[in-house]
Amino acid sequence: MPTSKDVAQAAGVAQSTVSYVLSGKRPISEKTRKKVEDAIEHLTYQPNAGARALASRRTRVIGLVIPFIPELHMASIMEFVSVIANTARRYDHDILLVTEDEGAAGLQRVVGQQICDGLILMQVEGDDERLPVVRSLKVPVVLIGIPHDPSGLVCIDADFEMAGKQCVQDLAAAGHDVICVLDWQREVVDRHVNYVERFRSGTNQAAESIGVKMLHLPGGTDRDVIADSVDKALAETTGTPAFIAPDGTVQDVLRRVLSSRGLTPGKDVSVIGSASPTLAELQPIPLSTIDLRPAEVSRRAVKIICDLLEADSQGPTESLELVPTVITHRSSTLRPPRGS
Amino acid sequence: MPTSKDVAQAAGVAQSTVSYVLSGKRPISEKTRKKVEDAIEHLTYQPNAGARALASRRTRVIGLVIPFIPELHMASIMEFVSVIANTARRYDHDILLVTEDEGAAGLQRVVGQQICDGLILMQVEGDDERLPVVRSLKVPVVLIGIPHDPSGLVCIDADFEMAGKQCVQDLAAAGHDVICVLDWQREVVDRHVNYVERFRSGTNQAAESIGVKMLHLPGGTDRDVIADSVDKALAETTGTPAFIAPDGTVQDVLRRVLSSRGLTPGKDVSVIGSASPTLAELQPIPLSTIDLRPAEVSRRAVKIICDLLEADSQGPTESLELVPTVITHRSSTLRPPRGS
DNA sequence: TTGAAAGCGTTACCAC
DNA sequence: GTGGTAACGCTTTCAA
Repeated sequence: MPTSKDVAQAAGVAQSTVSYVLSGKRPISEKTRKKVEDAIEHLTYQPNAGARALASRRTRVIGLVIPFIPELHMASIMEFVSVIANTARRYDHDILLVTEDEGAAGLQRVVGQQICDGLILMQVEGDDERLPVVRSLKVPVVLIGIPHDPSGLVCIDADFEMAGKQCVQDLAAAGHDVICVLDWQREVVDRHVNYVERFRSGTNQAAESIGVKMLHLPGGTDRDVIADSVDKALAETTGTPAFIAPDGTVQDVLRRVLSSRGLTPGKDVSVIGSASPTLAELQPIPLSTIDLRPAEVSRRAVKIICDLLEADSQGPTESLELVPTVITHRSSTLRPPRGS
Repeated sequence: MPTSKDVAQAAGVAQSTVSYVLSGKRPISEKTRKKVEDAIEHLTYQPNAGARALASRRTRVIGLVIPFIPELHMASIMEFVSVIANTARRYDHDILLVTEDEGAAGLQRVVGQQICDGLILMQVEGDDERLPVVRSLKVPVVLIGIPHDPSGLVCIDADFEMAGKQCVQDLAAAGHDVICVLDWQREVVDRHVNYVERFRSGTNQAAESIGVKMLHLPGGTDRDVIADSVDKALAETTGTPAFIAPDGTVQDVLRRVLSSRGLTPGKDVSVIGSASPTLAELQPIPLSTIDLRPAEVSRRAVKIICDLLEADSQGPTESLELVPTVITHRSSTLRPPRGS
């Protein structure tokens, strides 16, 4: 493997000149620049990352802590991961995977060994055990998810409160006066992820201001539980029933149960679920969808951390960003308002 | 951040001794070892990865090239990623994400800059454009997926031929004499991933030796296409119809179509699909499932590459490993054989 | 069993 | 505008 020394020799310049050509941190005459660039091309030189990291004290690597919770819609986690990796490349950074199994010790490890310059944590819980460690780290960390106490932390997430409002408003506008929300799975709720609560608060605020009735029923992936919830909802509804299923996994089960009750979404019943890349394509039915915008959240998370890295931020930063959600109308053929 | 020099000073030994205590490449007296370990603990010393990589010419990082194809069941990709990352840690390695967007150039980049010591490529196509580059790389590469010409390459994948056989045998044993396979999605087939062909070959071999009729019909996520395929299959079947849907995504659609035809899997119709972590939990119905064992494939891929790294393999290695698949009987209550 | 010192391939400061 | 050179923090050879 050729080194910058080889390049310098081939181009007949000093090694430092090669470095400056590459980094652009010093004006270089057109003539020498050309010589160096030719030599680089000719030798197919690529700078050694380790040496660079050692000398510059920057790895240009960001650690991404991924969750592994079977109950968490894996497809959507993968979308985060994928978008984060791609966006990082745009900022000339790479992504190192850190699995949640390693816990807080994993964070200390990758930061301590200076394998990466900063961290992104996915699926941060309301009272995440890693937060004390995160606060103590001397590198930028961006959390996806809002903990109960976000002080001293940089957080970003979809605006679940807005999402809840939008869902209720959409259904109310379509004429429903009883709206049923199927909760997230037990496993998710038990983790005290904040968004469950934020979503619920959004739905309830909207329901109150509009004057429709909200029904919060148990969700989960257990078909019987969902069936039970559906039946309860049907019993409480006189007009066309309406369901909100923000959890992608719950949504799957709900569809099946409705279908087993002979109910066709978009016709006999309204359903709003969160858009999931795979399932969106499977929807043969004209429905609204709440888009929680995982891609946008991912992109912004990367931007934030890269900005912090650029700024060489040392002191404790603090910020909280909520990404607006949107209702996607796949079709406008929900039931017309009652009485019309 | 403390360095090994600091540790040496604190312990009253040479810097090299600290290094040897850590690496174990040299016998150390119990006494000095203790001194050094105490100093490490006390200073919370962690070796600098860049410096280590520079000096040892090993990063202990493995590049993982992930696909991003919306049509590819993202949940199962995530399972690969997650298991690979965890297994790598067992071998004291980390995983760096390389997105497929970067193409062959991405491979050259991470290897050329010596960001990682080796690569794992997921979802390798039959005639993958990256293969020439892979062959030219001077680091170990493990492919998940079997290209048409695996010469000079190290490949591993689930044994799709065995999977095909097992599905047909299972259904034939349950008394079906017409068995319908819903192909993978167009997008997958068009990529000429080898496993489509291998699976088909397995089903056909088994069908021939047992003497049942095979029907290969178009798959995909288009509900109409699946509905069409289902109807064709029903028309060709006198007894209980039987479907094989190896593609997780296709499987989702199939279930919906069958249900819309009033057919309950496990009762009026037999269905074998590939186990997907999420969907397995959603199956309320007693069915066989073909387990393509993504976790096992992932684990072995990591083991292979770590072994190669250990062996400091320079010369071109070549190997091809097929991981046995298994039929999981979630219940034995398929229809009894015809005539019983 | 241990120590000293020479790299490893960059970056960045100090001269010119 | 450019060159020389001292770090950066580790591993490993050579001596003792």
